[in-house]
Amino acid sequence: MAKRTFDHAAVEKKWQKRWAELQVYKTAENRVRPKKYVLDMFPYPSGEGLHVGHPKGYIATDIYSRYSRMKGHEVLHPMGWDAFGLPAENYAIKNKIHPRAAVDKNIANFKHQLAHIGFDYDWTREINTTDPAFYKWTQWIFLKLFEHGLAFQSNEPINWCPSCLTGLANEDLDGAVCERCGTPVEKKRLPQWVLKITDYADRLLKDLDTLDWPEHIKEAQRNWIGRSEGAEIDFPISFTREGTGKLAQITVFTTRPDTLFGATYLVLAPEHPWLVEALSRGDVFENTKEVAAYVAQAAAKTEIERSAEEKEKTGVELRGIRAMNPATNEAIPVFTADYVLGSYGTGAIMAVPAHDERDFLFAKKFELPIRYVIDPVTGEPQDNPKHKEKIVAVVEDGEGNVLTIKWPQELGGRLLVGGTIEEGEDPLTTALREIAEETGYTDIEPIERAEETVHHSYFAFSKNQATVAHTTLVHCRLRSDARQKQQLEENEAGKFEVEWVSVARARKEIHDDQHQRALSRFTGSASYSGDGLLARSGSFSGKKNRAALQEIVAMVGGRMVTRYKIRDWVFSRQRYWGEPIPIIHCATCGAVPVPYEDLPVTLPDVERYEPTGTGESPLAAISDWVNTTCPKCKGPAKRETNTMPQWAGSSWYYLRYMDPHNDEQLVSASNEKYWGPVDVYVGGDHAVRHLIYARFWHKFLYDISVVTSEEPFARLEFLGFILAEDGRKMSKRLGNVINPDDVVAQFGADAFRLYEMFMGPFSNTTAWSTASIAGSARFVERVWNAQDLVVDAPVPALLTPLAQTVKKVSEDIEAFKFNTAVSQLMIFINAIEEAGAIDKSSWSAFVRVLAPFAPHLCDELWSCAGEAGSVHTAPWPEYDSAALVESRVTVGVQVNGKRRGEVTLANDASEEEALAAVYANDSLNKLLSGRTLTRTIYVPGRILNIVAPGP
RNA sequence: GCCGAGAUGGCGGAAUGGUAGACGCAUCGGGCUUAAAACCCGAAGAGGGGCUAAAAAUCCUCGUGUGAGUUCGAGUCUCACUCUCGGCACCA
Repeated sequence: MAKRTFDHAAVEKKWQKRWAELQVYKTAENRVRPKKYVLDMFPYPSGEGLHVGHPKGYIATDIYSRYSRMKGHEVLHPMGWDAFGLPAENYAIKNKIHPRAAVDKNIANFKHQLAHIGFDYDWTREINTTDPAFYKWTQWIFLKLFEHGLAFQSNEPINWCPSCLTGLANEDLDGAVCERCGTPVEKKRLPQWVLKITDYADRLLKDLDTLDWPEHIKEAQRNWIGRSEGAEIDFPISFTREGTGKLAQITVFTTRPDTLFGATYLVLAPEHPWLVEALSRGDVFENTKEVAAYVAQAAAKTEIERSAEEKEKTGVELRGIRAMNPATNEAIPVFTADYVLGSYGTGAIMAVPAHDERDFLFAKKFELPIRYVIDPVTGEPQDNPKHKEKIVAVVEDGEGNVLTIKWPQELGGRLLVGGTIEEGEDPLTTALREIAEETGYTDIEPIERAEETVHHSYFAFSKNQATVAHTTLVHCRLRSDARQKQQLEENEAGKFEVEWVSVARARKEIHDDQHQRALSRFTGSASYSGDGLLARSGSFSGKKNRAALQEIVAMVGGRMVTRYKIRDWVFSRQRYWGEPIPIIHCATCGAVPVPYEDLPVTLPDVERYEPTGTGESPLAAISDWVNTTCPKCKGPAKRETNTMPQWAGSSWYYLRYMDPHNDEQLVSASNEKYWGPVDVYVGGDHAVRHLIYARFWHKFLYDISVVTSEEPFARLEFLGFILAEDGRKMSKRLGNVINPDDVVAQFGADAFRLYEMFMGPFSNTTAWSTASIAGSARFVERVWNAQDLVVDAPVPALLTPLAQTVKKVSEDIEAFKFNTAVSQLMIFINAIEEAGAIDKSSWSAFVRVLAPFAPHLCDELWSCAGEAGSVHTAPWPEYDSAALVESRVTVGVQVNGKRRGEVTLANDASEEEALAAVYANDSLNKLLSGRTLTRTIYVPGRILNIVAPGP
């Protein structure tokens, strides 16, 4: 039979034209059908154009939306452009054209590239964030935020990128460098517009639980919001030189108020307002100069410098003042140190070196007292335990080794020296005695005895006794290696070995957590951040630390508070290419919002749109735009010249697609009610920034009744990137970019689509493989040729495969498991070829389930089969669930859990029939002869396991 | 350091606790061809025994990052560990 070759270029052209003519993908508004809003994260139209990684998500939403349409949904599947922001502006500056022209050109290019792939977008709903008709509503939202007190002016220091010459939000940083250009950011005091996203922190966190999103994205958002519960506690301040009411106390934030009795000093961030105030008075401190110098030095450092100095703590004591620990009434010193951040909590901490690693390091360096107020509790809690007083001794040899005893595994493996304190014995004496008895060493010098006691619960199997050991940790040093010979010989003949091992090895090989604690207490980090029983804590001593936490706060008049890491959204950019912030500054009225009826405030043309670097936007130079009249008093006034960040438009664009041409409203109530929220949102990256900003704005719009759902994106599917064939990121610089235009020209749009979906799980990052795409092209050819096998008569062999295919493809599309859907379609074409024929109705069903993946091919096949209209508006096929299972099935046979053969049975065969078939099988029969069947496990259609001990 | 996700042939990957490696790529053998490409048919986890002129069928052992455990049966469940990727990180 002559093979026909699928002329993909001609077919693509034909159907793309026809779809447009017939308006196959026009979103209808009749609303009798259930809706499905399927959305891609809209692209930033860069000058580089699309590479093959970009369309992956678009193909997925295209398949999903085509499937939904065939399933009878009204589908909204739009596309648009996120075109404000630095990349477009920088591109324009570099190429010496206006950003507007650059954006228009890039959009045209993107659209042209997308058109080749055959997407079902309704282009009548296209949006563009730089279109004044669009950004009118971005400005409208800003005014609403302003009206509700959520947009305010601030003069706090912000992150400033000295290369991009603009202020940045916290979300725009990658660690402590500008996310765009990698330049370390500086702190700069600039008048800024800030959005109060922190007011929504709690809801942004809580409502994550309601979302059908990938766990890692929810987790990233939780990390970013960073909720922590703690307390604010006031520490009164006393002065040796001068004090005033304003400086009478310092409030700290701590998540561990339970350790208050162990707070031995306070630390203020160098930028703490109390400190600024005190310094301004000049004579509060005895060492004003020194303090001022430290503060100045900290202010000059970039974030990187401040944290890159790793671990090594710096700081200065504020001499001349003392704080009073409100729990102990002790006067304690106050420091300023840059390990405390001004922007978190209250900018001041109480330092508890015994129970906080950072405070410990600082206390060691400045020789401050360390007071242990929590006795660690370790081991498994026991019923009715017997109490014992014990010691655990860390013996060092001065060369980095510790003395250990290697017991048999069942007695705990490697341990330190330990033992029971005898009646009236001093723990140090016990330690020396036990060391001598167990290891033979006698010339041991005790160094330190830990102030705290470890309470360790365990079950002593040797004595069959539940036990709690109240253990004193002892630190000793080997003076000389003199040993009692006799003792040594006795023990080494016994059941354990005495060994000196390095601290690192001991840490690895000692598994008992009490002994671990002893080891780290004297050789590692001595601070203990775990839970236990309060000690040296007045009347709270002996209580569980967590249980007493609130009482301690109450006793000292503190407040339980919740704090968040997330910062308010710095919303001003000193750049040209963004939405003008619709505010007018009037000398008499202050910041006055532009009246709603005057929106949009359009971006004027400028001579130079390069950033000025002065902290002013290029707009400031256009005097006839800047100078205006105050809407309130009609006096002379100036426009705000900062623009909005790139993320403004994308924070609400998904709403505009629902009603893109509405001049009166951002979105009509009825359209929003019908289409919202987005059912499936697809994209990669942006785990925090875009998604948290959009959720914030959406919640605000919900609060002012513009939208009716609390969350914008009900379900999110994360897109895994496509790497270049060499496994690296695709980039122009590396010269490994693959252009979809070329792939489509060579293999066809349908093969391209199938390949991208078949590459692997949708959220996986996978390298492109030009060799592999040939497989998808072969599949397209085979489907094209299979139409020659269509016959009138039924083909029974295909009944089951067809039912399985319709079922699996439907379920897989809904679950975004496109790779296995494509695999099932391949299995079916294999079945057609094996059967050598396919009946008309099965063919029709197959063409329809393949249509979302290969829309051009399938519309051509559809019309070749004599069907009217487009396959994409045909109903999705049903399947016969009775046909899902083959009538005869192959069942694996296991003997004692190991696969030994298989038998073919009717799908509803009984266990007896199955066993009979096993005995009818020669080799299985032989294997089982002489054995007694003790048990059989039969899972019909799956497995028959025969438990039969050997002969 | 804390949190999250993951680890399966040469490669991408499949597998409601039930025949591991579906489907595809690459590979090898054969066909078609003057030849090559394309296309078609077939083989294939690793190792071994075995049969043989040489193979095949058949048989055994091992095999889903490592080690234990639960189970008639574990890629899948539990515990411990290693590594990879991602998020946060001096956040008190």
